[in-house]
Amino acid sequence: MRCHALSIRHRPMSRRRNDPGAVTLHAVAARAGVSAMTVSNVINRTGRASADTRARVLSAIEALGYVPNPSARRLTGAQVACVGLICPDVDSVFLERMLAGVAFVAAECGVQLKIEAAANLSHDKTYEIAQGLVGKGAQALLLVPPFAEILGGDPHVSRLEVPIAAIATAHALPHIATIRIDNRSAARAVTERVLAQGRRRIAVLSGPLRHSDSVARLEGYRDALLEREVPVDPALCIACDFTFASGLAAARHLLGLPDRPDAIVAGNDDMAAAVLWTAHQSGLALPRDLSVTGFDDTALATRVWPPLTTVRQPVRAMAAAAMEYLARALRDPGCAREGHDTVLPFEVIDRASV
Amino acid sequence: MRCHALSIRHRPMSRRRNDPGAVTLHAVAARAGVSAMTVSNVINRTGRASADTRARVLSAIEALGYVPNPSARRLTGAQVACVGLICPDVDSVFLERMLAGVAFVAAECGVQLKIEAAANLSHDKTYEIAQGLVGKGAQALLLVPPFAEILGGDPHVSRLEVPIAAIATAHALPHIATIRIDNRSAARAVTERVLAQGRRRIAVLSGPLRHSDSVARLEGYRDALLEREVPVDPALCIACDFTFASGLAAARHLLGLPDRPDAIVAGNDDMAAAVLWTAHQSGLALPRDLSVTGFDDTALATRVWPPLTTVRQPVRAMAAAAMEYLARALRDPGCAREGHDTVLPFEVIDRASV
DNA sequence: CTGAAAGCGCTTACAG
DNA sequence: CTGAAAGCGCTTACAG
Repeated sequence: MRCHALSIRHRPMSRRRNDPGAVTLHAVAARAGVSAMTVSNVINRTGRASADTRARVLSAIEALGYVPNPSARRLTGAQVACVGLICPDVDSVFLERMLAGVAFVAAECGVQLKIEAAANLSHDKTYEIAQGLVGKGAQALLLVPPFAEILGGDPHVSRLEVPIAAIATAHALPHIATIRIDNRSAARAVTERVLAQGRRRIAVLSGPLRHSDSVARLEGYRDALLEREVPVDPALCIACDFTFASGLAAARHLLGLPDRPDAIVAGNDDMAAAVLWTAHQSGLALPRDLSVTGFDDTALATRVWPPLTTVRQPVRAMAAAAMEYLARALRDPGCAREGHDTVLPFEVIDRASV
Repeated sequence: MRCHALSIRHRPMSRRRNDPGAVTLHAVAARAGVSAMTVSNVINRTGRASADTRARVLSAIEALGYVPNPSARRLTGAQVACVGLICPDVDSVFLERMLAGVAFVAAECGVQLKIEAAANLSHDKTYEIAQGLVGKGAQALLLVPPFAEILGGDPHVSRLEVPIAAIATAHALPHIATIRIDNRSAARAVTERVLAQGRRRIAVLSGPLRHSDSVARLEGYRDALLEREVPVDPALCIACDFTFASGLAAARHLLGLPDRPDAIVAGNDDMAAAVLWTAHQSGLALPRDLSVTGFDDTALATRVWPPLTTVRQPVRAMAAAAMEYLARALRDPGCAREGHDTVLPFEVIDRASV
């Protein structure tokens, strides 16, 4: 049974409707025999209507297939309209997945994203972009790596006067809500996998040490070794920069060592992939001669040989938590003032590279 | 000099403003000494105001940093509000990049995305999702592979009564606007690279042959060979399915052949990466003993060794063209009725794998 | 518990 | 060329 929401057509003809067939709040109200306001109350504030009214309204909504118009909701300020996203303009599989996750969540929440790509990663330029985003209507800001790191220490961010959330940071930050995994524990857990195979000469490829997540992962590696009373050999700890090329150079160096490592723990999948390539070129049999682990569980992990044991971050869940926080902070500015830090569980994905 | 848009504060106090500091059309009008309508006219329909008025309005906009409120615009139907996107729930680097591109473009145009992930790729399920999206307020639909293929032949799509655009299809489609590259020419161009190196036993790994883009790429490969009068050897044409695993199996087979190929043209980067792995395992020196090419220029292309010569599709530009078409079709339904097919230029990226 | 009314910020047919 | 006014579809202080 289709209902044509006739009532709405009796109102004075509009200039130009967006979607002439759309079911409105008024149609629902007419059908339920209540005022528009009551319908709105039923939808938005549970418990402000009698059970009977509530039921009638709900069934009218159902019958008509009513979906509230988000633009109208936003116009009244009842819904978050626009979240600004500063997005690094770099070639990273992990960040691309993160962007896709954020887009997905934003669509789900009905929030409009305003995205600004940044190639220059300086503090000043980043701050300027943030200001621009706010000036253009962003009511809140969502940061992905490395922007939380860049903006994190700066007390000025509170001058932006919008709530800010950051995904995948290394730790809590003063004026920014953080949603992350425990990088240190994750790195420790994945290093454990290698130790469990009996490996003892375990090298590590870290990201840039000015990134605190790189440092946290390095610490996790150390934790794992120390617990098993395996000494940490500085000659096996190489500072790279998260790129495939840097992993290639480090792997060549390590595998050329007279007493080469029997395992390499990489700070991300890109570098781990580079290690695998180098090992193949050296004619090593994997994982027999060398165990390799990654971090992030990007698409790369299953497109190398052998597939990578790695750590998966719950990207989508992080984006959802960030969006949720932002919505809350927008309703209740008090909640934005206190610190917020959410630590989500990671997952070690076991594959054949260990 | 900062202007506080005082005039706006004199109006009766609102219930709860979305952003109390926002500059409105009225503030601009007051400052320029004209009506709100005139400001709107200046912004939207060029040429409906005198040069003088125009200049005054523009300078007021500039001085106040006025940015129109998109929610209000959408509410009047003057701006596209919401585009539905059906997105395959698969692990594909290329599709992830495409999603990111679409998100980026949507943000730029200020359109709200409504995304639905689909794991089941049947026609009926896809149609159902499309219907659901429209029912939930999507005014137009954007299709990414393989949904255009799935929905393409179906005359029923016009019953959805919204304009539909599809990105990265193999060819034009009856009731759907298409934005794509010339897959056949692209495959031909990349095969040329291999021929130019003097290779003559050139194998090809195609995607599933029910996908018309796979077929188009296969034809391009043939075109290139035929032009150089190199016979097409059916034993060297392997039908795969775009996955790394399928590429692995095909490569093992081909490289185990008594008269193995001296080049392999793959239908996408994933399969090309699999070929590289297999070649390494077989102890071949690359590209000396074997040339390999990919398709799509995903992140994978630079995270393998040697880096892949491949074809880049202008993902972002395709998304932008699709969004533009959709906006136009929404304003002028007539334009949606006739066929639309936009072919954008591709680019062959030369790297070390050939 | 329920509703009439004002308002969010914009656009547009219609007059002047 | 310019403007007053109605309207888009919703929410919310305020009354009853």
